[in-house]
Amino acid sequence: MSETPTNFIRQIVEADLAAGKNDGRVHTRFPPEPNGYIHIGHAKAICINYGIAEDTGGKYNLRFDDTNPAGEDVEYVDAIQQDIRWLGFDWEDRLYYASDYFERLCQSAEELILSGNAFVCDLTPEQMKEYRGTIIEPGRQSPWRDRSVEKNLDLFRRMKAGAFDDGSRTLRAKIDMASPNLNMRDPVIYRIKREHHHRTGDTWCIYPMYDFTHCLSDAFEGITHSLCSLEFEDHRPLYNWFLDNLDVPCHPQQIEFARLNLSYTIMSKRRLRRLVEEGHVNGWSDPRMPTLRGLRRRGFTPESIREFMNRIGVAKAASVVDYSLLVYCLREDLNRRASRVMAVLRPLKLIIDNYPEDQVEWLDADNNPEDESAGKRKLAFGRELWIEQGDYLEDAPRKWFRLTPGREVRLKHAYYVTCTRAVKDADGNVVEVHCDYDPSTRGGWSDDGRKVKGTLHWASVAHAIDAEVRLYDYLFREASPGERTGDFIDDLNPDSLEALRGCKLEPGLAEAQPGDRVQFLRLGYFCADEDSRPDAPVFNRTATLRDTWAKVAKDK
RNA sequence: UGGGCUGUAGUAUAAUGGUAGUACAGCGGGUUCUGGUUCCGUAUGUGGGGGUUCGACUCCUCCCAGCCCAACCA
Repeated sequence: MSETPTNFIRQIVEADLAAGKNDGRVHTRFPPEPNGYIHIGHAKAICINYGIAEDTGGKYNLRFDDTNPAGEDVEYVDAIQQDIRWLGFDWEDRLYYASDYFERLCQSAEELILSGNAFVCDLTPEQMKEYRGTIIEPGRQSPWRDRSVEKNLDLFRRMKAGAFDDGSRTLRAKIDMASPNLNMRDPVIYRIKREHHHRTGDTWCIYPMYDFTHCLSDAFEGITHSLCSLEFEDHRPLYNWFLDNLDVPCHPQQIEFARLNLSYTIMSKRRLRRLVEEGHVNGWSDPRMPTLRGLRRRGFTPESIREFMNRIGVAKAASVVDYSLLVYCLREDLNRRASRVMAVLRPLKLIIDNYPEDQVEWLDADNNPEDESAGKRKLAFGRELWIEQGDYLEDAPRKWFRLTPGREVRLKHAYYVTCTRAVKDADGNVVEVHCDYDPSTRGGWSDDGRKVKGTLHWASVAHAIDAEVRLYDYLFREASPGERTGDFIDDLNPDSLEALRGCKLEPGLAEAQPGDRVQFLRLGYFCADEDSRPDAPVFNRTATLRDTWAKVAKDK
């Protein structure tokens, strides 16, 4: 992986370090809410927060921001940890939950009441909305804003004790109802909500709000730099207000960056949920999903994702990154690491007429031309082979390198063969191709300097195993899903998944374990799926190889 | 309409008053037992107008465009 380039946040952190701020400490955190699976957008936040700490000798925490039990679940708590570990980060023993701070947060709330900076408000949600004002008009003060400290304290304690109905009262900060920043218009600190919490059970009937919880949690943990996405910029004054008005161990600095957008991809939890619930994909780990689980199952490596994050940089301008860069990072990684194997996805029988009927030869094949240490393997070769349907064409264009009557090509690792004729069925479909081979080209090489432009992959009919191969393409056919009609569902790519059965694989692939990644020669990078079994292998196409021929053919 | 933020090749970013650079994508070519990899070459950019300065992507000013904010969500 390349070294992480600098960016404006790193420069701030480095300047703080140079100035001796925070006693020379760097301590960051990633604060997911456990109400869904994390996706590649979260991966950016993780890489930024954790990467900076790693590179400056600092520490990083994982903290679940579990202040709203509705929708939260231990299932997500576990899944998120798995996914972050898979990405390659280790928060050691620094796993925290905002819910662990509930008691402490309550004390901070009382501190705010005591200093006259918070009050219990009896406004209903509808009234509160009315009082809040709008973007262009100031809000009005709550009629309950001037209750005495004693009354507020009493009311708040009774809120906590369960004396009031859900939603009937809130604890609010006393700031400024006329502020142009809506977040500062006496924001709610605590709400009454009788909801079972995945960690605290039914202990609490009041839960703290994000703005109050987050800054304090950061302070409790000694966070130095609290890095979050742009939409929290407007919250920063409030973040600072709480820390300035409370007795806290430290005052972390919040810095915001632009979140990741990827072309041909949606990133919002709400929209991803809809894909799952409406059955457009097969769950959160569908290989077409941008979730970390989806990308993992698709065959992406954590290294390629981290490299991608290094390359896209960090800035404050809202941006959309080309999906092709992600694929580039994947290919760069797998080109180096993946073993080459041969698989025929759409088989067409090739018969070598001048090859001895029952002869089998075992030929040498190198596993990875990019990596000598990957070694070699033996491949069975015979008279009848499977080749790719797309590698034969009767009326070939001028630059066609593959099989067509009269043309000589190389069978990878094997022999030169010259196409003699094709057999068609009643409908005119090619069902069988015949050829002659040149025995002197064993191994796929000729001493006479003869040139063949095309090299085909193949599988021995007598030895190949059958497999299912799932070809994945963009989930959306538009770079910005939903831009045309307003509904991203309209831009779903109907061909995002094509499942091929009866694909012919070289026999060694029967032993592939789920998660194993290989390159199917000339076709792309593939990954054994979790559905794969030794007697019924299943492979997912992670990405195709770059294909300049496909581009030429398409341009014509 | 109020506030906050952001505008550098197609895309993402660097240059922090001193030669506008890098990567992906594109295009052209060499090498190659993968039309892969690799190598070489190439086009394209500071949102606009004023100003300060010997010199402006950078500082000032006006304009334009885009994003975010009116949950008892995070």
